[in-house]
Amino acid sequence: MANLKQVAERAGVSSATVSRYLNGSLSLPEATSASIDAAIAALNYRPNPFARSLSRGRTDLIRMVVPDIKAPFFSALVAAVENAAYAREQELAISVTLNRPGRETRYLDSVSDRHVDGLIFVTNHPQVAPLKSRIDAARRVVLLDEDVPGAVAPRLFCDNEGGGYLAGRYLAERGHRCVAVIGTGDEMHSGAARYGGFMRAFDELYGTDAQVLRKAGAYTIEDGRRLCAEVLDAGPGVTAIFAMSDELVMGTLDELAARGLRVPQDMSIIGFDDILPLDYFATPITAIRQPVEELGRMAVEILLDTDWDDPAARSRVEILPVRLVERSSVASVAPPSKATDQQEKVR
Amino acid sequence: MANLKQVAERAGVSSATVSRYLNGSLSLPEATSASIDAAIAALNYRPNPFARSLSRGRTDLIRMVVPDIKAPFFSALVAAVENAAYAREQELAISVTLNRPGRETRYLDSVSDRHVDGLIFVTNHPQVAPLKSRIDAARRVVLLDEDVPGAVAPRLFCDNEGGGYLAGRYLAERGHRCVAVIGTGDEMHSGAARYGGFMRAFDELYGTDAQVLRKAGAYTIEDGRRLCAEVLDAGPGVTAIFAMSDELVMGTLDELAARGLRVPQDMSIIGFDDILPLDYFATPITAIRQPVEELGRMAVEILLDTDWDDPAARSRVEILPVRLVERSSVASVAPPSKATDQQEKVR
DNA sequence: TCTCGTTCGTAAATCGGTTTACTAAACGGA
DNA sequence: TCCGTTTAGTAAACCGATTTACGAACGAGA
Repeated sequence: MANLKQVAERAGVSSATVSRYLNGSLSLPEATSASIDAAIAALNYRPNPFARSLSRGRTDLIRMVVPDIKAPFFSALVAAVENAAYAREQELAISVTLNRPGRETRYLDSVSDRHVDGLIFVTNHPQVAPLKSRIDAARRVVLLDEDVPGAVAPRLFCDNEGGGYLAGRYLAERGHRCVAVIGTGDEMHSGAARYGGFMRAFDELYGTDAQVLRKAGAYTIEDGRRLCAEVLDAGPGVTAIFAMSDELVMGTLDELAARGLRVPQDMSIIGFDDILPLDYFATPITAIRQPVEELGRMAVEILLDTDWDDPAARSRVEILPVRLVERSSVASVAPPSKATDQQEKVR
Repeated sequence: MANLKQVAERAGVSSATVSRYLNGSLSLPEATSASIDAAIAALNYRPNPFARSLSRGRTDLIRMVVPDIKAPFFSALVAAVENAAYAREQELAISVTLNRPGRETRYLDSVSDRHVDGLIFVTNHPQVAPLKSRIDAARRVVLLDEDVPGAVAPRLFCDNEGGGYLAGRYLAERGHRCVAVIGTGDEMHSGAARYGGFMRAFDELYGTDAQVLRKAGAYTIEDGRRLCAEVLDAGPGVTAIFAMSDELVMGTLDELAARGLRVPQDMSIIGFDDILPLDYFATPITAIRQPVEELGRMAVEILLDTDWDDPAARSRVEILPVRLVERSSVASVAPPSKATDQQEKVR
């Protein structure tokens, strides 16, 4: 493989000339540039990216850190980021943490290393102390999808609160008054916001005249089963479940099926994420759709275009809208005798 | 950020000493090594990976090229490769081609660039001429999941032929004699092998006394719909469809649903890949399961452990077994009047 | 003819490591 | 005491670019 010097020799100029010509910091007469081009073509020259990174101090490599890549939401997010990174001519390194704290900090340090120009950081477990300070130290970190409280970094989320609200409103409007919410607890930004939005909707429609059972766990299929079981075991009143992720929806479906309960006749379900082909499920599942493509694109934009010396820019928070995709997993329940109460309240 | 020289100064030795100590090519007395360790800790030194790559001529970076990352099979494959790469302390760059030939060659060239140490190359479209020569030129390329005919590179596939055979056998044993196979045509290694295996099973059981309709397209949902429609439009006899990928299964389900046909009462289905949660589908889908985890692990192993100067090693072909996961999308059909024929044949 | 300003281009330092070849000092044995 | 062998370490070249600061040649205007 040819290097700059060989190209320069063949073209009869110095390597500095070739370098500057290639980088546009020098304009050359036709004859010279032609001979350089010819030499490059003849030797099939391509610059060594490591030498280039070394001298420029930039790598054109960004890293995306995700808890898992098989999970549909994350794989969609990775795809979106890859796409955006490609468009910006950035190399993308993917790193999976499986939520092991050691891996997260290790990857955060790779920014301080100058190993990568920046990080798109996605986590989905409650934060422990060291993370915040590592993020602060790394600079050039964009927090995507989930928050790390206290860290100084731009953030990009979907409208979790609004999504929760849409879900709550949708259930409440269809007469569900005794419902369950399964997802993460308040230790997670997303869980807190989705629950908060959900409750806002219920409060609006029913005030205190409703029952919302909340069960908290992780965004996994297993916890979907477990939390759904807890809900069912808690008593017979619940008519609908808001499951905060695709995985939780799957787990919930498992548990319902195991007990012979039908969706939506025996139990209504509304989900969140909507990456899986919920259309194809036994009962197509109504869910809040995350704007994955936009999240990915915007994360890359923020990473590359933020002025990292500007404190305001570094604490920017961006919220992207979600929408409800209606399918057929939510039934309307006959309004209970107290329905008039509700109407009075609305007035 | 500190560099080697600063560490060396603080430790009172030369930078060569520190470098060699760190790389184990020099053993030092306790006192010296302690002072180096102290300097490293004090300055929070971490080697610059680009300088290191530049001088060593290795990058410890491998690239995985996939057509798409959202598709369930590929995202599972990427996850498996990431996992294996992490275990081998290799950085992983993910590149998505969307089957654009320009991107594929570009990434292949990144091996010749010394940009990455090697490539795990996954494609899923019929090959055009330039690819083979680029692969040959790149060396250090592992072909995963799909073949590029003629290229000199180690290959790693699942047992497509065996999987096709399992599917064919399963349908045939349940009395299906008039079936359809939808997938890629013979221009793709996987499509040819799966179809071949399928036909082998049918030939074994039925000889010429069966009808297999083959429709070819890409591994996409849309083509699943289209090919299924073609099958249905071709006439009423078909009782089962072998769909060669998760996407084709989805498309098939779409088309069947659109026509009000039930699975498996009106049409049996058997799939391939089995990455999607087929358990959760309206009718849980029986499918051939690909050994994704093993494929990923082994691809990394081959990439890193192959002796690239050994022609035999470079033309190695590895086939991993598949298995059939039985669910409930295949019905048994009442043996037609000619069932005796079959028995005669078997004898 | 003598500046002055372009145009065209180069030498050399630098980025931060690795590695080869070599040496100074200490040590051990005769 | 002298020589050979370890031990402990270093100087310097090198990987392949970028970039700063500078200079030669040339044409134009006075």
